[in-house]
Amino acid sequence: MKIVRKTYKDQVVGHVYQLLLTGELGPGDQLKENLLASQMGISRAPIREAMQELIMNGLVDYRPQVGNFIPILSPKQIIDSYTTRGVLEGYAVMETRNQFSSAELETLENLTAQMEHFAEQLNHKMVVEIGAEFHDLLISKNDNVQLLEYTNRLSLKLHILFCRHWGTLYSATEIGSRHRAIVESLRSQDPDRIEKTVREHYVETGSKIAEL
Amino acid sequence: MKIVRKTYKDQVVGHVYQLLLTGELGPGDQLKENLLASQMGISRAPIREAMQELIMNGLVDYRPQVGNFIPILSPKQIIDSYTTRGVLEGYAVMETRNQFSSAELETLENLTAQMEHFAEQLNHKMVVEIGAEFHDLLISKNDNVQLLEYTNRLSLKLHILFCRHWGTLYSATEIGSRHRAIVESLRSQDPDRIEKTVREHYVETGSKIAEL
DNA sequence: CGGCCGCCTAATGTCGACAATCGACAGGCA
DNA sequence: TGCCTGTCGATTGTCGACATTAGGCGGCCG
Repeated sequence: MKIVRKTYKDQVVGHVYQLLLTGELGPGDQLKENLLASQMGISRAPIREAMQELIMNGLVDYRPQVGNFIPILSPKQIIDSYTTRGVLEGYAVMETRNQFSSAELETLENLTAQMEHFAEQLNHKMVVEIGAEFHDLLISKNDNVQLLEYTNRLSLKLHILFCRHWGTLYSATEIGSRHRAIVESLRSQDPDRIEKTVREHYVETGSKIAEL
Repeated sequence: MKIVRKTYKDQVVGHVYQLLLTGELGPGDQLKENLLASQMGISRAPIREAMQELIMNGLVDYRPQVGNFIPILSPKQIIDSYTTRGVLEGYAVMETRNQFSSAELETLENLTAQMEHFAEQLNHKMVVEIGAEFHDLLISKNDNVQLLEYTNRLSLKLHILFCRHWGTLYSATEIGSRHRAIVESLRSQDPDRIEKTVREHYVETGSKIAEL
């Protein structure tokens, strides 16, 4: 087991992230340092340092001398974030297109089937979980640390957006065809097609969320 | 005139950035909070918050309970950073390819000529400055806030890398042809060619710096 | 003589208090 | 009545001190 150092700051980041996922904190809400500090039983210093990280990840909106707020994202900002993720992941997958074994391609198809399965049961939590696994495997071949850094950070932001609307986005068959399209593009080994498919995958979701 | 609030944290970020640019701080050096605080005549709190921002921008390497250090980037990490910038900017330019007026294309060629000019005079500071102007104009048409956010952050990191080696990278004619290739691809209006050209532009520079 | 163990120092991590600033509200003036 | 202005409360920005920990140094033991 990997030992990870958990400084208060990291715990605060995790705590706020959970608040965002569960919906206890919604767009427009203010994060008051005193309140968070007393709730967690610590002082404001680690809170403020955690804020810096959340701000840089786009999870919190900072207004000098006023406070930290949960961002109210405009439709365009939502699409922008998804598009950027698509650009990054599309390149990452395209670059490593010939490193996927047929077993791994089958795993991807397996995960797709599982997503369809859970979607039919309206088990959205599992759909999201398997979906994350799918995309993790997709980019697992790439070792561009800078690109992965940005991709992972965007994941957090998009994950929150997605969870705010899960269940209302895609039907089971749509989920299936959307992900199968990616696997098929991978099988084709056509770099341009792969990159375009992954991009479109994200832009489409971004647009859907944006128009809600 | 735009009034900008300058909190201590922001000033610290700027200060450290300057130290990095001037080379007063080099790879491997430790940033001691006490030292910085006393040098700037402030307490450690704003210093630590500034560190968070620098860490997230990849300008500082954080080791828990040990300290903050200027990163020693491996050749691969350097290439990764440049590649990522190329992917982002390549997409940004490609997407806005039909929004450039012929006057603006001429401006780009003008800037290219100026770069050649200053490069011949070994005026590297101006080459970098005009180069920044060139790329600013290139991505100025794009309004994807998320993509611009990441692009700008990477700029800081790459700028430092570039300034550590200026003068040893390209000859005047190379600078000219490298940038002219971008303008020509823009003129062609071929999306794939534009994106590929900009990508290659960055990957090439990354590789050059990496092998020094 | 070499390796292991415990102390010590110097750095980071955290705290509670004070200062500065913004936004809201109430009061006064035209 | 409507707008401007001064005050007030709440929240962020900053500070100096204390707690904690990593890594180096010296001594002890085999």
